[in-house]
Amino acid sequence: MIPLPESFYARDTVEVARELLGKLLVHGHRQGRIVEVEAYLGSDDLAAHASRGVTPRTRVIFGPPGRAYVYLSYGIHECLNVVAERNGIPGCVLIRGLTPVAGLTGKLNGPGKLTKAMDIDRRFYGHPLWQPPLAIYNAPAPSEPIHVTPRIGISRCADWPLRFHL
DNA sequence: GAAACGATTACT
DNA sequence: GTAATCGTTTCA
Repeated sequence: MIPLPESFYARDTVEVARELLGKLLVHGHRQGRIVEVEAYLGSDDLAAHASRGVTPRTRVIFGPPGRAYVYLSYGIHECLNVVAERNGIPGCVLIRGLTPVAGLTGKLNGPGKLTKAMDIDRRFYGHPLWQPPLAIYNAPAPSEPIHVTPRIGISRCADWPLRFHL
């Protein structure tokens, strides 16, 4: 099993989001299968943090792909994103749901729960995702059909079909 | 320097 | 339906 290379992420954000479904998210001995993601684009996507330009928080979204973008939501929850598109182009994929593979228990539905169960926090801001202890590994394409629905929990551009799950 | 807001979750 | 809670962003 090999980690996904930087080139995997250097593509269209929506394409990366679809391809991430079924892949393996690993932190130490904890492993989970990615079953739910959302795509966030750049300047045209008013729901994306990157839409208002580069800030200290969002600068990694504009940087090289395959990096982790971890941010604090509502002052309470950490959320894990993966940067897509090549260097200089904004775009990221929010990991919303996992199914346990090893070292995890119960359902991991919701980005806040997910990061808490995986023990992921802002230490990993900008971390390359092909490098242990936090990495995403390749896996066979999912046999389940991919469902496409509007994104959840946002107010602007809430009807864009950028949420993908199995 | 001060004020408002949010890619959420859990509880009433 | 709404409170909890705080870093980031926006405005003066």
